[in-house]
Amino acid sequence: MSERTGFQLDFRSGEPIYEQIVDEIRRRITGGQLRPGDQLPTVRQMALELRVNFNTVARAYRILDEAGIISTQQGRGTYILEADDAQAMQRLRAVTLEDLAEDFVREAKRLGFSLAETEQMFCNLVNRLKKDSGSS
Amino acid sequence: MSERTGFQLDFRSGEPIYEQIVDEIRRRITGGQLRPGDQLPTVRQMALELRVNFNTVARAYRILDEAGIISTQQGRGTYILEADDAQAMQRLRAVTLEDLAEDFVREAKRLGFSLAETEQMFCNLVNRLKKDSGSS
DNA sequence: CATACAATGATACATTGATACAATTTGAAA
DNA sequence: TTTCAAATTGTATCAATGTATCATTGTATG
Repeated sequence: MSERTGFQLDFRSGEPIYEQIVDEIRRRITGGQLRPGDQLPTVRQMALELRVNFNTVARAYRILDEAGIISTQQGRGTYILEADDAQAMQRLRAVTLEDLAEDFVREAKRLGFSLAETEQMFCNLVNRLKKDSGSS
Repeated sequence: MSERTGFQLDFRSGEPIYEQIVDEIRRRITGGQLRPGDQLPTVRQMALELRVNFNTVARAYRILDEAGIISTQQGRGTYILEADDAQAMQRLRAVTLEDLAEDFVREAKRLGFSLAETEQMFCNLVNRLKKDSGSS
C-alpha cells in the first residue's frame, strides 16, 4: 500500500513535473488536506509513487522551501510550516542588509573584538569566497 | 524548568545543527559565559532542550573535543578545558570571529544579497564607525 | 541540421536519526 | 569497606533523508 498521496500527474500536459508537484501541494495546503506540522513523504517515497526521479521531487520541495511554505531539513524530512512562518519570513526579508551588518559588528564587539579585528576577518573571508567562486 | 542553556537554533538557516551548537559554545567560551571546568549538559539533556537527536549534540561535542576546547569522557560528561596556552586562546578567538563573519555572509546571501553588496555595506558601516569614534 | 536551454536522471555526498555498545558513576547490599 | 548491579554518559555503526553536481534527454529556435 504505497498509494498515500493520490497525486495525479499529467506527463503530457507540457507543464513540468516539478511544477505540477508544487501546485498540487499548494492546493492541498490551501484546501486544508495538508496542515502545518504535517510531514510530507520523503523525496524518494513520493518519487516512487509518482514514478519520477527523486531529484524532481526534491526540486519541488526546494521551491516550496524557498517560498517559506515548507521546511526541508537534511537527514530529517520535510514539514508544512505555519502560515505565520511564511509571513514572518516576509518580514525578515524586510530586514535590511545594514541591520545584518550592524548585528555582526555589535556581536563581535560584545565578544571583545576590536573593529579592526572584525574588519580584517571579514575581508579575509570575502577574499577567500571570491577566490573559491572564481576557481570553479 | 529545563531551559538551562537558552540556545537558539535556526532550523532553516542552512547551517547544520551540529555546527550551530559548536559555534554557540565557542561564542560562550570566548564571551566568558562558559569557563574552564564548567560542565556542559549531557548530550541527551541538551538534545532534549534543542529538540534534536542526541547524536547531533554528540557530534558537536566531538568536534570541540578534537579541537582541544572541551573534554568529553564516556560515563563522566563533558567539561570546558583550560586553554593550553595563549596561542590556543588566540586560535579560539579567531575561529569564533570567523564563524560570526560566516553567519553574517550566509544570512545576507539567504536574503538575496550578493557578496559584493554585502561587502560594500559592511565597509560603509565600518568607515562610518571609524569616523564617529574619531570625531568624539 | 545544429545549437541552446530547460527538464529530468544518475550518482556521490553531508546531515540527521535509530540502535546497540562501552566506560564510568552511583548506591545499596553484603 | 567491598562488591556488584543499575543507571548514566559518551561512542560506534548503519540507515534514512535531503543536497550538489554533472550527464542525459527532449524541445524549441536559428
